Amino acid sequence: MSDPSNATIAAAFDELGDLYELDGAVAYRVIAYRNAAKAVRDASVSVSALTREGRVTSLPGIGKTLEEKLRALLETGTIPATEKLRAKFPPGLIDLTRLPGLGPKRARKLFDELGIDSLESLREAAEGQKLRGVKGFGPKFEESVLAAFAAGVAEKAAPRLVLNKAVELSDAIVDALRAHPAAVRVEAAGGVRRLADSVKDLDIVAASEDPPALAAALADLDLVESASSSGENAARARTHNGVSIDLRVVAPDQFGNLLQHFTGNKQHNVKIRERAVRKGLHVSEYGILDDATEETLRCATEEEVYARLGLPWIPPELREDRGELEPGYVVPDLITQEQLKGDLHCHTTASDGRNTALEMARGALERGLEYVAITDHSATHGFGNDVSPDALKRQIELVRGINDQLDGIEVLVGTETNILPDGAPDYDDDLLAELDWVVASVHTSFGMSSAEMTKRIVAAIEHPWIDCIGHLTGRKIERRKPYDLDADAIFAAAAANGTMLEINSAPDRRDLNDVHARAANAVGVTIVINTDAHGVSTQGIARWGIATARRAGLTAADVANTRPWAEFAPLRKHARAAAT
DNA sequence: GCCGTTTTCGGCCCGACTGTTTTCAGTCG
Repeated sequence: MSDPSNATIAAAFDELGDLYELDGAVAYRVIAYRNAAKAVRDASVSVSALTREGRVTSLPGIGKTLEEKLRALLETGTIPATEKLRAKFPPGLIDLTRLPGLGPKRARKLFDELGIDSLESLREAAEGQKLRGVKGFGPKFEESVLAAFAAGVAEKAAPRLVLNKAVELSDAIVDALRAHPAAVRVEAAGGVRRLADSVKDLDIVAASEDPPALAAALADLDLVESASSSGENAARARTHNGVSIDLRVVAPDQFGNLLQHFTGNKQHNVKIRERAVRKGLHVSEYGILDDATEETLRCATEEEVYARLGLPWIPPELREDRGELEPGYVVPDLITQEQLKGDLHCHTTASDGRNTALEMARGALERGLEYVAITDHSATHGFGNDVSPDALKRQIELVRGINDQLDGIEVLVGTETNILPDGAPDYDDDLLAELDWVVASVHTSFGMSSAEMTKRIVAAIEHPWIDCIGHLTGRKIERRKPYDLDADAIFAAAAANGTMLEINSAPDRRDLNDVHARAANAVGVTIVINTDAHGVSTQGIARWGIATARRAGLTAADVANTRPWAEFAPLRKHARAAAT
C-alpha cells in the first residue's frame, strides 16, 4: 500500500468534517477539519512524509488530534472516527445538502424525524407533503425541493466552468455593463479575477451613483436567460447555458471594499478579518469599522483597504491563504506574458497540428518570441498522428531549412516523445541526439500505481536526451483526474538531473498546477511555460500558463524561457551533452 | 479542533436573506 496523496488526505478530512457536522459537533470543530483539508491540499510537500517525520503539526491548522488521525490513516488506511460516523449516517445524507436551503443541520433533522436518507426519499416526502410536518419546514420548502428536482439540480453536482470559458463570458458581461450610463466602474471579481483553474459562477462588482439602474441592466443583457434582483444593490442572473452571475453594486467611494470582498478567496478574507479584529478593526464589503472611533472607513480602491490593514496590496492570483498574509511576506514581482521569449512545445501538420512548421514559426515570430521548438508527437502516439523515425529525419531537414530562412527567431527542431510504460522514450537515442530539444510526456497507461508512475517518469527525467517533461500529471480540468505520482520525488529528480518541467498552458491542463509549480520552484527545478499549441490561432494561450505561474508566485527569473535565446540555449541537456 | 503581541483557556469573520417564526436559526456567498 503506497502512502495516500495530499489530495486523498484532504478528501478524508473533508469527509470527516461533513460527518462531524451531521453529528452536530460544534461549528469550530467542523471548520478545523475544513481548514486542515485546505492546508493539506495546498501543501507543497507530501503530508504523508511529513507525518512519518513527525513534522506534520508545522502545517497551519494541523495539531495533535489531526496528527493522530493522520497516523491512523497511514498505518491502517482509514480513520476510526470516520468508520464510526459512516456507520451512523447513510452515505446519501450528505447528498441532501446539494439542495438549496438544506444544510447539514436541517438534513439531519429530516433524517431523525422522517428517516430521510437519500435524495429519492426526500423527493417522495416532498411529493407526499410530509416535510411540512416537521417543525421549521413548510409548504414553501416542499415547493423549492420539487422545483430543484425538476430543474435537475439534485441529480448531479453543478458543473464548474474552466477559466478560459469563464473569462470569455465574464468579459462580455463586464463590457456590456461598462457601456451603461450609470456605470462608474465595473470589474470581474471572484475566481475569474484570481485566475483560478475553474469557477462555480461569475462574480461582477460595480460602482454607480444609481445602483438599481445597473442591477436592472444585467437582466436586460441578451445572454441572460433569467434574472432576479435580491435587494436594490444586487442582482442574480442565469445565462442561457446555465451559468450563474452575481452582480453587486455600491457607491464609488466603497468600490475598493467591494472589489476586495468579492475577489476572495474565502479563506484569504477570513484570515484578513481575523487579523483585523485583533487590531480593533472590522472588515466588510462596505468599509472598515474602527472600534476606537466607531467610524467606518470607505475605500475607493483596494490599495487603501490593504494599506489600512497594514498590508501591501496583494495580487488577486495570490489571494488563496497560502502564506501571503503571514508577517514578513514579500509580494513577488510576478511574471507577465510579455516577459516570455520562447515557446518550447507546439505541434504541426506533421502530427495533429493544424498549421505547418513554417506557419507556426512565423506565428511565434509575430507574437514577439525569440525562439520556438517544433515538437510533434512521436512514433507510438497513435490516432494516426505519429511521426515515424524516418518522418522525423525529414522533419529535421525541413525545420533546419525554416530556421535558415527566417530572420529574428531561432526555430528548434524537437519532438514530444512518448514516455513508454518502462520510462523509455520511443525514439532511439541516436535520433534524439540529432534534435535540438526533446519534450517527453506520458500519453498512455495512466492507471499505473503511484510508485510505478513515479519510477517511469523519473527514468525519463534521468534520460540523457530528454530536456523537459510535458504536462506532468495528465489532468484535464473538470474532466480527468491527474494520475497518481509522487511529486516530491519527481521534483527532486528533475532538480538533480537538470531536466526542466513545463507548465503546460492549455486552458484545460495548466499542468504543472499552481501548487506543483510552487513546490518545484522551491526545490530548484528549472521551469518553462509552454503553449502546446496545435495551431497558430492558439499560440496566445500562454496567458493561462502565465496565470498558473503567477498563482505559484513565480517571477520572470523563476521561468527559464523568459531568458533570451543565448542564455536559454546552454540550459538544455542537448547543449550540455554537446559541450562534453 | 486549533492557537497565542488577549499564550495553555477562551476565544475563534461579516452581512444578507429565507421561511418560519413571534424573535431567529440556518443557509449562503
